[in-house]
Amino acid sequence: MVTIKDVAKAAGVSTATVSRVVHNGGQVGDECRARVKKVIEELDYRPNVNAQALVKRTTNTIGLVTPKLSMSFFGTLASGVETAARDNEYKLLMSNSLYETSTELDAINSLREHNCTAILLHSEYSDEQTLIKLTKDIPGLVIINRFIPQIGDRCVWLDNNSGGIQIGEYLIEKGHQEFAVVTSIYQNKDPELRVQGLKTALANHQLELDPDLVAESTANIEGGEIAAKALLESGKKFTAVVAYNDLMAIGAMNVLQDAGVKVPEEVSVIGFDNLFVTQACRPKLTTMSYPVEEMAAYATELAINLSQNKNKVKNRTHLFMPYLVERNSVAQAKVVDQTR
Amino acid sequence: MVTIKDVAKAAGVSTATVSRVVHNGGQVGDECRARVKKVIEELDYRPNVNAQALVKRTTNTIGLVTPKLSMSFFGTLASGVETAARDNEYKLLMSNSLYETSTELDAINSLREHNCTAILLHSEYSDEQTLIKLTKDIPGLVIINRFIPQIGDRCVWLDNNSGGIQIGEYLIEKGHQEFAVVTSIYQNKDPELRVQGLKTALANHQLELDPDLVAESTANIEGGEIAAKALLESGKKFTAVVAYNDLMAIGAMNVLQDAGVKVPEEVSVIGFDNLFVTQACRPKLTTMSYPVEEMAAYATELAINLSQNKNKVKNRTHLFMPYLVERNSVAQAKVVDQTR
DNA sequence: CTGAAAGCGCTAACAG
DNA sequence: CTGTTAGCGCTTTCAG
Repeated sequence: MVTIKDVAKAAGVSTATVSRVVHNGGQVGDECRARVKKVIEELDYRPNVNAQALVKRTTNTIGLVTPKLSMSFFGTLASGVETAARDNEYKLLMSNSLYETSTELDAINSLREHNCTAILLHSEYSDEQTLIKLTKDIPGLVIINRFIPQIGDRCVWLDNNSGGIQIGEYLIEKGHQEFAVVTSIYQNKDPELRVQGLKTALANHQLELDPDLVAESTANIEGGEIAAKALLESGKKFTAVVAYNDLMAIGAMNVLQDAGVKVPEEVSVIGFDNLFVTQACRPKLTTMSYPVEEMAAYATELAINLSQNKNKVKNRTHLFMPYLVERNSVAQAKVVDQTR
Repeated sequence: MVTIKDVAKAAGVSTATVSRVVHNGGQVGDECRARVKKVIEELDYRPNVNAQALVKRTTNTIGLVTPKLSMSFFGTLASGVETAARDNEYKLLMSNSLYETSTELDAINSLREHNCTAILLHSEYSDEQTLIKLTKDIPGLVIINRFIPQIGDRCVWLDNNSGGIQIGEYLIEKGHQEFAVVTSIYQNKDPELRVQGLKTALANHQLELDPDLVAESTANIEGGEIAAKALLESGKKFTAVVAYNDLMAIGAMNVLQDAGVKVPEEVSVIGFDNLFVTQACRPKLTTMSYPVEEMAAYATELAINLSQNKNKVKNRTHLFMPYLVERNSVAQAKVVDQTR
């Protein structure tokens, strides 16, 4: 391994000078700088990051703590972070938290041991107080996909309520009046926010959500199937089902189609997240897009700036909007008797 | 930040002693060790990893270089690596290579600057010579999902040929005799190996693959659609389509179903990889499972052992087998007139 | 069994 | 404009 000393010796200068030219910094004579640069090239010298970290007490490394990398959503998130990190000459250090508070905290500690000062955390289970305390301790910590008012300037999140409203408006515009909902319970607050948004949109059009047509289950394909079965068993009529997320929507479509109801001709289905699977199911799923990559990139730069103490604006929030992606699972509602 | 000195002072010992108890190493008096441990607890002392790396010239960090984390396959791979890494008290450092040789090499260099000595590389485009040279330079480098004979002991890979054979045998057993193939060109050697395996199986049963029923395109859903269209246009009859991977299989199913042919009743479709999407499409896809997580975990430990110079066995290869996962896209072939 | 001391590779005053 | 020097936090001989 070639060190700064080797370069210094070969170039006939001191290590300080080498350090200066490496960082394009300070005052170095042109002739001298050129010479050193040449030697660096020749020797293929690369500064030892650990040594730098030791003296600077920080690294060009961003840590990401996420429940499970193998889930499409988090993979995409991580990918966005990595890209933004690379653009800023940062590396990405990853930890799965497996949905556990303790693992989450361990991961963060471990990141800190690595002098990693910019950290992105997707936390669903840790309580707010824990997170608030954490942000106080770690200036470069950014919470992703969750909003905690007291530390609003450290949260990068999505307007789930708006997503719900957009879905409602869109479906109403398509002529739907009888809605069913397939939602989740055990998660964070996202499900209820989305349903709330939907209700708001309905209310704006003098429509209501029938409580019997709200089915809850787990936030995956099976959950969607279970919930949709409950919907069918209720015997009530509906022309559109709004799912908490894409996976539940797909489960719902399965059950509907297995029961012989045509999607979208008879019943429309709409998802949320715009995961890759929405392009693999039949029909392709109309959904609200969760701009994960964009949010990831934004959060990355925010965390980097915060960790370097150079973020300009203070006290501002970082809220992103979901947007509609039309595919084939929503159709115009059958015209119902409008003459009463 | 509490350092080893703080602990030493508080415990009334030297830093050397603290270091010894931290590593459970060497000879330290029981009483003394207990005292130091207590102080470590109280002060919540955590060794600075960068300082350790500096003196040890290595880190408990495994680097993973992968084309694109947002793709399901690589997310799962990364997740497997992270889990195995954590079990070994290693951290995971990630880089997307974006399918480019130069980015790939940059990533590896960057990893080395971080004193990261255990590295996992999924490389599709770099040529063999480059990789061979790399493995010579980096003892802890393991190539994943590719086999290069000269460095066979450094490759963790899948028997694609066997996968093809298994598919062939399975389909033949199901009564299929007329096969179509939807495969890819631009990738690595995997596609041709899988097709070769299929051909072998067919040959074992005095069957042949009609070259007109082999369609090539890109290895994604659209590619599968394009290729399947070509198949349909050939006008030739087939009862099973074997796809290079799950995505192409899904594309093929789309086209088939849009053309009014029932899957699997009229035509069976089989994929490869067992990605999550296989559970989201209709019908759910029968496929060969690529045991990525298992391979990732294995490769991780291999890389760690190699980097620590403590892998026991030499000159052995690390070959994994795919296995069949039955779902709903393959059916018994319609009985054809066997009486000639 | 424990401490002193050197040094890993680099940066950042401080001199000159 | 450039060199000297003192560490960053930790490990590891080498003495004792």
